[in-house]
Amino acid sequence: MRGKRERLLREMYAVMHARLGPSGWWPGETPLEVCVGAVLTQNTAWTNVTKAIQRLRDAGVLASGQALLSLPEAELAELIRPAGFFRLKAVRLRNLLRFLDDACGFDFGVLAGQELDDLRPRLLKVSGIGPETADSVLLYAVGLPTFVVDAYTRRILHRHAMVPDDIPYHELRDVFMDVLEPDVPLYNEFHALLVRVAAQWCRARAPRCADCPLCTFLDGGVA
DNA sequence: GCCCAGGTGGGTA
DNA sequence: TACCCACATGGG
Repeated sequence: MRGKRERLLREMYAVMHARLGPSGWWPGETPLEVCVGAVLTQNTAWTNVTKAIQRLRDAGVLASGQALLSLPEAELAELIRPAGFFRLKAVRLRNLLRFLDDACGFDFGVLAGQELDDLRPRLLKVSGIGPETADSVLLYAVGLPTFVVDAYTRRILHRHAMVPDDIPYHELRDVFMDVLEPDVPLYNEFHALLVRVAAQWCRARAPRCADCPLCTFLDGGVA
């Protein structure tokens, strides 16, 4: 069973990679930007997040964690308004920034030297940082091998009857991590490919994934 | 106009 | 535990 699932996941990866090519994906210019994006994208379309990040960049506050943290909460909220839930996200982002300041003074290399199983629970204790945001920070900003699960991951696997729709986050994460070796570039690229497939074919309002490489491979055509 | 988007935490029974 | 709800903007 484990071997079967491992083979299927690796084949899905190969199919997506063959069709789409490498993503070279990194959702931010710097680790700090990755952290900002991870909070801002909570239940929000990425296009709105990019507007908010650009406003932060234009304001010069993305230059350093300290610069961002020194910004009053109300001003931060106003800058990130296009991302939606802006008052809430201002609080959550500042919670994350304070954690990073305390934990490493925004030196992400320090965090990279820590154990995933030690750092992840500490991150999850930060108010407003749930499992997806934590894993995004850990994989994409810190570079530790944790698999990022998001709505796209769930939708794609559910559409192909690989998991139930309401599978809990940690179980879906285990689907990948139980069979794939801890490998940051692999986890990075796998998630990036799933996002690209979801964005192009597996939209919520497009249940029929004609021409989707995964549907073609998994279901022999349209799902 | 209406529905949806890469979550999370708090409240109620 | 198991729901239900608030949080908000912008694009299709």
